[in-house]
Amino acid sequence: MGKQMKQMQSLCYSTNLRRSANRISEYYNKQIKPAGITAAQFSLLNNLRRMNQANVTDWAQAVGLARTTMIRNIRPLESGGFIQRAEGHGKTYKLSRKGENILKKADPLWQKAQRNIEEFLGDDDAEAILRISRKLQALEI
Amino acid sequence: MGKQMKQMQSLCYSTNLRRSANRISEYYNKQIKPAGITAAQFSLLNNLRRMNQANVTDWAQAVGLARTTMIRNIRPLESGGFIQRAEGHGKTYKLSRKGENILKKADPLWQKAQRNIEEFLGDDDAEAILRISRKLQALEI
DNA sequence: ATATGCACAGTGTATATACACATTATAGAA
DNA sequence: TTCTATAATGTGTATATACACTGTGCATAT
Repeated sequence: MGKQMKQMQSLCYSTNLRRSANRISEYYNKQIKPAGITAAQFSLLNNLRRMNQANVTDWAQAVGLARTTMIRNIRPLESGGFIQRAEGHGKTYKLSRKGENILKKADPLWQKAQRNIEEFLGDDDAEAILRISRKLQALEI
Repeated sequence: MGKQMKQMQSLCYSTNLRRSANRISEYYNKQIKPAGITAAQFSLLNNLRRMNQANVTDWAQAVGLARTTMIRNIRPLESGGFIQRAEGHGKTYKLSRKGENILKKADPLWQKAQRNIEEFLGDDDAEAILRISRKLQALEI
């Protein structure tokens, strides 16, 4: 999706953030697609890499998703062979070799997308995204 | 979802916008729920109201969604009785009486959510959301 | 030893989103 | 009037997201 503005401007912060997320997800997805994963999956795998290994609850916690959402997100990652069960107490996951390789392949594509967006939005608005996101994660619901 | 920050901070603009959209959607959904619709549906119905009537293609265009997404979004709106087919050439929709009433009921709840978010984020960041969204809708994909 | 509670995992259901592909309607040309 | 090109609509499939509910296993209190 995404081109000609016959679009109505909304004042709703929720609507505008959803639209923004849709557009930018589309963009990152197209950039990262050659590596063989989606932008969201890239993010999940990156988090798992930083944690070395994790159970569903902690992983969901770390990426800011509902645990039950994480369970669904794990399925294509596992069936795609990007993650595997880790030995130890409880049910924990870790990156597979394939997962590590695909991260390596996706990383420069992500970097490029980041730079492009920074240039497109300008430093102030790019920073604003991170700041607003940080605030909203602390919003009491 | 949404509370305790055991969350990893990401630098990815896509990830951060998705997270932001998730959190704020949750918030608006909870606020608007007593009216009987979701925040996204409130936005769609509001757009349809402003257009008086529209076919799927134009409606999708106006709200910045893929046409095929709009088709799926229309289903619960139609089965819920919030919209109905409008007479005329082509397949067009308009608000039903029930749809108008539910908009009236949801509007003050939405207003309140808006004010709360404005206060929570501050004017600068609230404005930044609208500005960034406007920019991103024009992003060439 | 059993009961009870808590932490963790999973399913059913529903909305939201888009792409690739298929179908239908409609207007204009021959 | 029939053919055809274009616009409009719809489906299959897949990911992404969350809530309400269910199961399960372990630790502790009685």
